Amino acid sequence: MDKIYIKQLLESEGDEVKLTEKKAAILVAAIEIFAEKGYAATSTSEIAKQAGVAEGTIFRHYASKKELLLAIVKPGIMKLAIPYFASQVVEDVFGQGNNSFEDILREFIYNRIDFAKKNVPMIRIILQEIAFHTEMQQALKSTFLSEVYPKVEELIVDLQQKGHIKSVPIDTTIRFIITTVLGFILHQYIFSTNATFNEEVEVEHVIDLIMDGIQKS
Amino acid sequence: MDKIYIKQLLESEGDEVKLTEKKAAILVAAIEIFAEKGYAATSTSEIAKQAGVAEGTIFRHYASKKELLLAIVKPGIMKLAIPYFASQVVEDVFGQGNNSFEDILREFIYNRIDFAKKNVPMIRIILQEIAFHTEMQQALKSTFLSEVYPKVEELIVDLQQKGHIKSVPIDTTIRFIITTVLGFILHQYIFSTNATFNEEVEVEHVIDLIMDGIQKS
Amino acid sequence: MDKIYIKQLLESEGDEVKLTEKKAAILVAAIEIFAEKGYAATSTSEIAKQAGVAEGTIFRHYASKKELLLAIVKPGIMKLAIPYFASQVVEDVFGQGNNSFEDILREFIYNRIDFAKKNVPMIRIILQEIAFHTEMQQALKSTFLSEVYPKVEELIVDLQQKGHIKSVPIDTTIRFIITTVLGFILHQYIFSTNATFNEEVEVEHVIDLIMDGIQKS
Amino acid sequence: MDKIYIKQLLESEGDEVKLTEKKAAILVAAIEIFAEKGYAATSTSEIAKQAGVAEGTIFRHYASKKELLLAIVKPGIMKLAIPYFASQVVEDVFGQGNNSFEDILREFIYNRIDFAKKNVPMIRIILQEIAFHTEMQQALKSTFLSEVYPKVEELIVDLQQKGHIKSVPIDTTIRFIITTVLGFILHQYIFSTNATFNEEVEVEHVIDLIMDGIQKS
DNA sequence: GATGAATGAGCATTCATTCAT
DNA sequence: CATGAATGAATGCTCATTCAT
Repeated sequence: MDKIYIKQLLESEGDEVKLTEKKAAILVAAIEIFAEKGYAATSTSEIAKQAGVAEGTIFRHYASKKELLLAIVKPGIMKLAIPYFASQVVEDVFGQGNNSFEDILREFIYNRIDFAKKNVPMIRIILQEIAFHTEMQQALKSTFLSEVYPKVEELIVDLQQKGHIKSVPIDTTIRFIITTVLGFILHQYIFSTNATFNEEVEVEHVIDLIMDGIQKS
Repeated sequence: MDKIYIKQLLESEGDEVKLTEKKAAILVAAIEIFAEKGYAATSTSEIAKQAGVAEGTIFRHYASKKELLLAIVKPGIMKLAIPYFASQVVEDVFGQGNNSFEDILREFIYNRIDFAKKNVPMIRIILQEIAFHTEMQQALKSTFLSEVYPKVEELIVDLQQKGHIKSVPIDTTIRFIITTVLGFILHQYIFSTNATFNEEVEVEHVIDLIMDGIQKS
Repeated sequence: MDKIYIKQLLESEGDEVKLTEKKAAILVAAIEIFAEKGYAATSTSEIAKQAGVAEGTIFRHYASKKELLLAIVKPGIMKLAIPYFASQVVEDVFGQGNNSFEDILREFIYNRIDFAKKNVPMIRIILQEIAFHTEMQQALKSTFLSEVYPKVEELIVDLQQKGHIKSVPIDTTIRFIITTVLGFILHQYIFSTNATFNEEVEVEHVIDLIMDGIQKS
Repeated sequence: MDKIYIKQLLESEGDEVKLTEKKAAILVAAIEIFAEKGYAATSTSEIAKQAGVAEGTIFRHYASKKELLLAIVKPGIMKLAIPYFASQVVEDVFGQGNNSFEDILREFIYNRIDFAKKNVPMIRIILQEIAFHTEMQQALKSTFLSEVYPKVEELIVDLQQKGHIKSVPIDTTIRFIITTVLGFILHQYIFSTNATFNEEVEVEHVIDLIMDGIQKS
């Protein structure tokens, strides 16, 4: 099961990938252990053992332990920062009132829930390691600033001009939406273990809280 | 400056502390380096050098590297989870309408901002390490559940019964408030470096978004 | 250019050689890198890369890294120990007074200078590795003792009997001549890099010092 | 026995040394194995085992394997390049004819023989490693050029002006003397293993060859 | 209490060599 | 013939921890 998503990750690198069996095994093992113990506390021998390969094999495929981390994390950062639909759907909805913004928000939330469910360990790794690796920070920042922010900004400015939402500064609005959605998803899908909850109902609550928060009263 | 807060931290351990000079130096050094490089990537020799003590001295005061981490982080977790006012102020406000809830919220936010400003490195350490250390998770969870949650729950139930705020599930409401405040604080005080911003205005925006989000329309 | 001398080397192995292109490339690369970094500090992967072949290919042609060294060094040792002319010219000169010994010496020196100029890296390898490899030491020793020493001994004994040179022990005389010539050549052609010097004049000085040293006064 | 000379070496560092027992053991072991197998082919674990210490202990005393090599070799280079008497005796002999030059030469040879006998392994290491380590080359070069060359040059110029020795270029004369002495010593004391020979007689032959080589006929 | 030398297990990485293709 | 993925032992070095002083 994991292998499927691994392959997806790699496919996104060049859109057509032949994953060596061993390379995939290393990647799968590394993702699992990095997520569980953290990058610095994981030894390459542990990864090798779990992947069922010799330790030297890791370094045939990845020049260093750090490069292995980046191979996992870089495509993940892009997929994390760029909601799949962001580049496609948003344009369609312009000019259709705040009702359709709620629909965008709903689609966004479900899209991110879907992504989170499929990439729990990788998201954990990103959250845990991004503080220590400048490359990761820059990748996230630049991806977000070039791919995501401009479109969301455009949308929000449009909604504000039409008087549908409050004239709170754009960054504040965006941060409000993102932290609310992120808080929900991280809490519900990444960190919690138990959680028998009604997903649909909870999502509607989140949407409601956000929409009422930003709407003009 | 750092030293002052270090001493505060330790004082909170037993409310009367004699900090050996060396012990304090170790603590200060450890906090700084743990925050910067992460627990696993920090060596005790590095801490010793920065603290200006011999490596053996660390182990005279703390049985292991991990215990040093916990000595830093445990009092921090309590101070993080229990807003200073939680145990004191909340009671006063009961029965006074949603207007005063806004005041509680405001006080809560400023209190946490103040705490964040004074404890940036320690908060960083907690955020980065809590994923890997069960003790920390349990400490946070039990502190929150015993000290914070019941009081906040009581307050929110009260507000809901009076019809001031939506009948969204309590946990959802709490998570909404916390993630919004936390998102603001982490973004503004813990992670960002630049940030010339008008604190007062931004706080009012956050309050506004939250209040409108949870209020009955 | 290097390749030419490589081929010469190999030809001397069996006097008729078909050098595979790849085999020659490996040899050329190995000579260069061994000379520069030393045998032990050179990796087969480095040789393979520089030779433009796969790492496995090296081991198809040479059973081990050490055998590759010996393949380079053994023919070199013979060519180093046996001055080309030694087997041919010496006889011609017997019985003709010390004047002609000076000519033999001159020819010997120019012959070795020529050899040195063409085989700088290989000579370096021999000098650096002979201390560690018994096979090399024995090859040098037995080649010298069987091919060179007897003829030189014969010549010197003859000169001594004729009263042309001092009755210093033969080994001492030989060592004196060899170290003086070797010292000149190593210093001038193998180790030094700059060296704008008048070769002809310097050679005559060396000859002069040797001749006066050994001649009866 | 070895330990004595080790201590001498270190004493020369600061003229008063407290050699830790372990540090000396590491040094002794490293000298022996480096001399036997070469620096690159010697592992730190081997040194540790032979020295009877833990491998980590090596790195407590020497930051790296290379620094251990240099700790051995640097004082050795100075002692090798600067004959003890060079700085003291030479002046005394000026102006006393070529007879006394023979005495200087004799003293020089015995002094170097003495040094060679006591430092066989270290001299081996220097000879074997100097080709690969720029630091060593520079140390030898600068020591020789600043401490030895000027004095010898002065002496030879003086002898030439008095008409005692040939007007061969100074560098050629120096190289001739050094290679002859070095060839003798390396052959007799550093490389050969057997060698029952009459030292005194052999030395006089060497002196004779050199003196006759350089003297005006 | 404080030191810092000593430890030895463990680390990331390299290496010569093998072998299926 | 040639390849290059795979190996696993070995390497130089670091680490948390101990302990005699």
